[in-house]
Amino acid sequence: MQQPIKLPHDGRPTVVGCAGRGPDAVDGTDLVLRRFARFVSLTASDRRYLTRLVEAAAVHPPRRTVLTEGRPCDCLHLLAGGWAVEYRTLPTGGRQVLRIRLAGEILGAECIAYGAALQSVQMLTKGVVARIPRAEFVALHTTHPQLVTGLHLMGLFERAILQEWTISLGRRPAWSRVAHLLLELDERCRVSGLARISGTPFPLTQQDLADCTGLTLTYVNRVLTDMRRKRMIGLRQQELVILNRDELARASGFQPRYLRPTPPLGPLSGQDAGAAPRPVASVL
Amino acid sequence: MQQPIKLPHDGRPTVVGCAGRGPDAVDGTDLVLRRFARFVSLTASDRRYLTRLVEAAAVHPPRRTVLTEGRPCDCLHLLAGGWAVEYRTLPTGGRQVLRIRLAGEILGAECIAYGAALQSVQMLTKGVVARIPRAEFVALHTTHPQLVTGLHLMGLFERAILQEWTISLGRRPAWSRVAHLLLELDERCRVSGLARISGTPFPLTQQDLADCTGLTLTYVNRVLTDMRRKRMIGLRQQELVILNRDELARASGFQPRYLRPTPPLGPLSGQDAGAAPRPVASVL
DNA sequence: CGACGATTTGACTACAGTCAATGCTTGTGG
DNA sequence: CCACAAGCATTGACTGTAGTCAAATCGTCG
Repeated sequence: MQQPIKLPHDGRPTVVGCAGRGPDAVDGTDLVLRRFARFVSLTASDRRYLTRLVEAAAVHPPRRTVLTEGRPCDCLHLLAGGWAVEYRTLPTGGRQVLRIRLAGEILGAECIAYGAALQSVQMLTKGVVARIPRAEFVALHTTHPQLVTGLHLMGLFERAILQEWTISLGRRPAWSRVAHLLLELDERCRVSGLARISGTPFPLTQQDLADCTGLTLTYVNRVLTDMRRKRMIGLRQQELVILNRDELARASGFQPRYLRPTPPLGPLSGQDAGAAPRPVASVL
Repeated sequence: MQQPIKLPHDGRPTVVGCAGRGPDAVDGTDLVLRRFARFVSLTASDRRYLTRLVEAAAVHPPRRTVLTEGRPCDCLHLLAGGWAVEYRTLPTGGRQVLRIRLAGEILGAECIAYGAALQSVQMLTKGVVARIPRAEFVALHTTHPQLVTGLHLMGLFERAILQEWTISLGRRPAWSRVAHLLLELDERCRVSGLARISGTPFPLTQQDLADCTGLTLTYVNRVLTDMRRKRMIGLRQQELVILNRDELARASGFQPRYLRPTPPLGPLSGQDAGAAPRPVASVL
């Protein structure tokens, strides 16, 4: 029931070029632009840059490993389409997923500060990944300062999500952890425009969920079964439906505040410094 | 055995002015400059700015709450001296510490993206906190771009630490969690120049440790007792000594890589963009 | 000295893990 | 078109790590 397309779990990108434009593929460029626009207002030049970037991106099949922990890496990676997970493998064999990545997000951002990936990145679905070499990133500071500011703010946003996971793992019981994660993913998909009327796409297996929540596959299954029996969620095939949002939120302490950076995030860099009254970020 | 100075747990800063210069206080300015210099090379102007900032900082007593989760906040806070914790309180009464803050680090960085604090910040020791209003932060993009880049890279660094905590909470057993945390704090203190010959300052109570590791006070005590009996650590009063680093690291999977961003972090902003061969960051 | 906070210890409990077997989908190849 | 293989999901029985509750002790400060 997991991956519709079965392909070898690793190797080089299969296609390079104008990517992610299959019949049912969401337009990667659009998702990327929208995400940046949530944090900063983009100039026409910024949009052009991002568009070209995505056009040169590579397509990866499901379960493909995009980055490997510890391996030197001098690039930023931009996920232009599809879902991915960032995770760390432990010597004991366990695996801790650190975040779920949606289209428009940066993969392995820490490469800029460490020159290497601190964790691995794996595609959950077929997806599109663009690369920004470090030198190009450095150049962006002068050529597209707004994009750099956007990356900075996106970093703060993602840290808030990671932080919420930390709280879950540290102080919430199993049922709440799962509920919290489901609500978070649902909310993020809605905000990103990935949700459909029928529900939210959900390409994670129960093992993936276990690796996110620090639980075991067995126990995640018991929790999900319980949630279904209580008519809290519908989760079948690759789609999630939240049936009783209020009760799930109450029981898990979910407060979507951290998923909503204050909308009017004005330009933070360049000439707007100082007195400007923080214009609302245009949503394209 | 906790705090040498007993003071009310909240209220306004007691002193404002040239702060943190008590007989046994480490020079706050120096710590701040050294931390930034780990990530970017500072200009004389950058150093002057930071120096002035710290001179105008406020002194807080131990256990003072500096920031409160959910409360609107339009400032960056720079911890110029002392120790602090960032944490979240749960409806169930529990508390999850998200990070330990050492001198030179930013408190509540997410305020820039959210306009409010997502978690509380409390002093562990007496300490010095400077404030950078949002407008001033925006201005920094033009006046001191290197400092902004420094903040960006420090953000990536801190995310790596948070990530490591997440891994601990999700997939490491109690003993390893505690060991990993102790090694991390020891390492960070060494790198920051806070460690003494006799050992590392350690102002956390066992309850604090429990709130960091997602354990209970009782269990943390059992783990610490066990570590002492096995001659792995010495932990008394306010000082930690690692007696068997290798064994602790092996058992907890501690790899200090994430605490060591690649040293030659050249200027990332401004005119250096592109081909420059990444000069080594001068350590002042 | 007395009080408060921090630490230590013990007895008992329970949430989640482990191990193992079975059932269900889905896609592929005969 | 059907059967089989592979991966994923489900269920049960038992275990163990860490939590809970409670009391005693220690240390420091006032």
